[in-house]
Amino acid sequence: MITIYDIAEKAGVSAMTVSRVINNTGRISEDTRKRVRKVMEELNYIPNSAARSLVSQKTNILSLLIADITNPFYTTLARGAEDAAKKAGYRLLFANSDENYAKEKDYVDMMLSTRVDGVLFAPTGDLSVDNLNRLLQHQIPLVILDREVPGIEADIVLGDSKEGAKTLVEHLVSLGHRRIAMINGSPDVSTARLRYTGYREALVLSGLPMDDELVVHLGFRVFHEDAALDALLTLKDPPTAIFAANNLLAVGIIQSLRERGLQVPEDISVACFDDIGPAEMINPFLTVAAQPAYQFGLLGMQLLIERIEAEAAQPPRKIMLPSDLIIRSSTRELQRKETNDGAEG
Amino acid sequence: MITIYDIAEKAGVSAMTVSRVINNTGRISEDTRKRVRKVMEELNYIPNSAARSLVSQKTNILSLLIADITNPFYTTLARGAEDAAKKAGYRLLFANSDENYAKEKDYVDMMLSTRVDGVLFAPTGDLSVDNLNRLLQHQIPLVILDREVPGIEADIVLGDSKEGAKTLVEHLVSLGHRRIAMINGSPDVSTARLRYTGYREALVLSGLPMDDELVVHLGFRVFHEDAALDALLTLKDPPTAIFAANNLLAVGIIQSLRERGLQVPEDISVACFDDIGPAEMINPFLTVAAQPAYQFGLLGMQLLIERIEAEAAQPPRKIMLPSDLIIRSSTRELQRKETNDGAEG
DNA sequence: CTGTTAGCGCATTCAG
DNA sequence: CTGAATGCGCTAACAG
Repeated sequence: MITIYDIAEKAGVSAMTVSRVINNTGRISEDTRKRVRKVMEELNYIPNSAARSLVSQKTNILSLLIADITNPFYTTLARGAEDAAKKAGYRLLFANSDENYAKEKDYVDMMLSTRVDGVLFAPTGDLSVDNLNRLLQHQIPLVILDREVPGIEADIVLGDSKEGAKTLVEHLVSLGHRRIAMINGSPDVSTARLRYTGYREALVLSGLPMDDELVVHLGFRVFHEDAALDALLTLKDPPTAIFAANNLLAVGIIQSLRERGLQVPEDISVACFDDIGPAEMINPFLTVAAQPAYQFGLLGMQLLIERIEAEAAQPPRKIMLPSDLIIRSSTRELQRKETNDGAEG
Repeated sequence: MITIYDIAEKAGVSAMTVSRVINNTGRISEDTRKRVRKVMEELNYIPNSAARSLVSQKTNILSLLIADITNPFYTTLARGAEDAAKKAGYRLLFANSDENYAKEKDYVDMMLSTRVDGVLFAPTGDLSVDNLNRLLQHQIPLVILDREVPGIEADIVLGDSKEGAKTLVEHLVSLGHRRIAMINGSPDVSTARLRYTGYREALVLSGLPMDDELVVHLGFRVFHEDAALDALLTLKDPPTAIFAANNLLAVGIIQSLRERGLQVPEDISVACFDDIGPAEMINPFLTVAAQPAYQFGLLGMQLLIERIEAEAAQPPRKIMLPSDLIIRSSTRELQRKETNDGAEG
């Protein structure tokens, strides 16, 4: 491996001079600077960042932990974070927890031993509190994304889950739906709780009754809980619309409905949070509350860098991003059924 | 920052003993081992990997460079790579070149200065040769993914682009299409060239003429070249089917067709390489040659790790993965047109 | 079983 | 404008 000493020797200067040329510090005569530069090129010198960070106590690496790399919401967010990091001259260490607490913990250990300068963290859920505290304990600058974690005080960028859910459910109500089911993520995730609250509020404001039978709590990953869906569909008074707490859930639900011979939206409407990626552009289908994923990453990274480079301590900041109701064809006006033996009175 | 010296002092041993406990090397009495472990926990010790790699000359970091983080092909590939890396105890540094040669170069510099133990590299195209040579020059173990780069000898995992394209075009021919256009990626990408070759072979084998007017070369990113599409559609004898060289191109093309009032597949059939992600599961639509993206990442990472850990030098290995023809509804049998003033005679 | 010495590659400090 | 000495945190090699 080529070191600054190799350069120094060949250029007839001291290692320190080479270091100064590399970092553009101190005053170096134009002549020696040129000479050193030339030797560096000849020898194909690459600075060793381990050695560098050992003395500088900085790595110039930031880490982004996302919860699901197969979810377009997070990959788009990742692009935003990457762009902001690159612009500020930081390297980005990606990590993917796969909505899995143990994996998340492993990655936190890695960030700690890598001594990253800061972390952009999309938590798995409330359980992430230990992992986050670990980071905080070691004074790693931290910005949280997407999901709030009770007990953690840090900068955060999140979507307005409650409002988004409310808008989506109100849309379903406006289409005439009265029996609206919600298939939610795990209750230990803040967005799941808030989306549930929004759902309830919309029902209350619309004068509709809450029926616990219509609410199912699962995870945020692709839906495989066919039993839950069966339970909903075999209710005495089954739902005519389903609100899914995120995009991947909606995809799984629609598939399962199809397998049961139910068409969306003819037989049942489906709406969800978050867009589903490029494919949506082919056959615009899913009615969604779309979140500005790229902005999540971009703004989060900006907050993080500001915090790292800030002189004085600042109180935690919170950015709340609105979501956009995009009405497509997975929801439609409820058709009055002619069967239903006149119970309607 | 807590160091092994802090631990050593508090536990009443030497730093070396602490190091031995951490790495499970040498023989340590069960008693002192326990004592050291306890102090480590109390002090919340985290090893400094910069210091560690400075002496060991290993970072335990592998890097994965993908060409487009918004393309489901690459994100699925990333999961495969991540799983294999984690299993072998390596950390993974993701990077995303965005199909951009300059960004790719920046990331290569970063990998070099980070002294990563190996690189999984999905090249931008033939231009990547300089970046790859840079890595090779510094003796970084390397596995290439998806796209071959002339002049580079290294392990590689790729799809069978020629066969995949051939199968796709033969499918179109079997549906009665005779005027089949190809919208291709840039000709300086090996997969684009091979898919073109497959396209030609299928036409020749089917006894159809090659018509250069039907072939357009663009980039692999989302399609914005409406002029190219217009040129195709205004030909005297326009295509009845389009073969797109990848998924994102197909999405853009279908959108553009829609804007022009053309329906897929009613007015024109479209088929492409690579699946389009979870959304496809909702409304199975695109007929594709699907590649086993997860396997690309998994096998590539396995090759890389084998090469890193191998004692002796091995000749470059090449894994070619077949693609799967999945017929969905974006292609359909050609309907005989009743117009066309009898020129067919 | 445990400790001492030395050095990985670099930048900070202090002298010139 | 340039150089020498020193230490960042850790482990390999050698002593004991």
